[in-house]
Amino acid sequence: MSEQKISQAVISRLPRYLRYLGDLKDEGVERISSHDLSIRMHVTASQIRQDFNHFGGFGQQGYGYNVNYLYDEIGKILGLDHKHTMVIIGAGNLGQALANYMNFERRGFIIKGIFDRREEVIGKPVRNLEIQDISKLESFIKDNEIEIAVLTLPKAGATEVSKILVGSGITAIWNFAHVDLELPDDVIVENVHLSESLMKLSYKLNQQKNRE
Amino acid sequence: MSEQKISQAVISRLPRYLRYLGDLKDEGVERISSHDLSIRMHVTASQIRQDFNHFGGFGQQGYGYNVNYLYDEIGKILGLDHKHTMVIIGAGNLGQALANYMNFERRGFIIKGIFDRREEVIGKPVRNLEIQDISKLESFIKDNEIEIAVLTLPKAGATEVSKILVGSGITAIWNFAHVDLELPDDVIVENVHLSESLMKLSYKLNQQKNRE
DNA sequence: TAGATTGTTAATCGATTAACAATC
DNA sequence: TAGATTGTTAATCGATTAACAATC
Repeated sequence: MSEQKISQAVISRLPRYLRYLGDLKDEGVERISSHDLSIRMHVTASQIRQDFNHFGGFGQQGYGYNVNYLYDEIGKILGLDHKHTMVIIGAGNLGQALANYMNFERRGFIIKGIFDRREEVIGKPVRNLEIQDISKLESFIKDNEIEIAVLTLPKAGATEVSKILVGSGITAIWNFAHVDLELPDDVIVENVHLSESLMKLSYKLNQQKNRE
Repeated sequence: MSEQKISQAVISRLPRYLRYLGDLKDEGVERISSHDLSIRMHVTASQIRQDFNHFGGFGQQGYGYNVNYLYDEIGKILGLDHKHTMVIIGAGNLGQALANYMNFERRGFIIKGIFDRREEVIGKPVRNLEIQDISKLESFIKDNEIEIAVLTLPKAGATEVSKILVGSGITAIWNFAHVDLELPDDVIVENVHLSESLMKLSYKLNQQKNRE
């Protein structure tokens, strides 16, 4: 379906399209033109059509796009038509917050285990799971065919654990630790650096102050 | 200092530069050339020099960049030389996780209050604070000169609260709710859409599967 | 002074926008 | 058929990379 390399910029926009299409579905809207969608989303209609055409035409001339169909197709592109297995590594506040976040489950991201190295939290219940000792991580990943590891632990720990993960054949890492992991090319990484996001906010704050 | 409009792409890279410079400081490195930094960071030396030159030259021909000086300057650009006051709105798992995250405090982002609408959590302690009733939010922001509101509550609540925030003269919103807030131009927003990040991960996962 | 490396201009590349023919 | 709107090509814009003169 997707032959040529699709740019990061396009991919980054897909989840947002999906969200707006979900809203349209909820409103009972059956069809939408790129023009009307562009007004809602504050982007150009041209960009919308270009983006969708990277994956083959989803629309119909003179009609526009069928909301349900387009929603499903974008979902498929994003791999949301499959279930994905995850483990959370680092059962601190953030790890537990993610474990308890229901919406991931609803999208097919199933949390199969939660791990920590700190003895005092091992055995503690989190949602329907029990925090496990990190020493069991490697075999757990293999036995349960875990695809995604979520790293919610401090910098140093993250680097260390990432080596174990690679050894146990993990496919992807969702990294919340404030470090760039050095991994083999076939391991997928997606970083969420919260402090970088906050610094961007701070930059804009500073800009505004200087303007005054 | 920064006259012309600086592109979003450049700004997004600044926190990462800061991080690497911090690491260099910790290693006791005094000076670094754009070339050596480019190798560490896996970017081009050209880009590094271009980026820094948006803010005026920080380097010296034949020498490179002084690590400490550059670190401080980028910190200033990002507004990290000032303290910033924050409130967290939504005392769920994520809100509490952020409240407990010490590193923000260390960077000068001070959490002054945490709010929720749910009666059963009001009064509960979080770190050194007590969860307050959201009805007190507006006066609290005004009385304590709060700059940043962190939104860690569900979609619907976020939209509603954002109106209160605008009314109370908030400067910036760090939005974790999965919705695009419609705000006046002078209110700064920085979004963290975790589910979009996870979908990007999922996309890459899907790509790899299709390749096999 | 010679060598190194920046600051900056010019060239290239890629992404966005505009335009319009194709077609429902 | 006429009108609407896509799919797609072409034009523009902006960001990245390369090159090199300036200078420490």
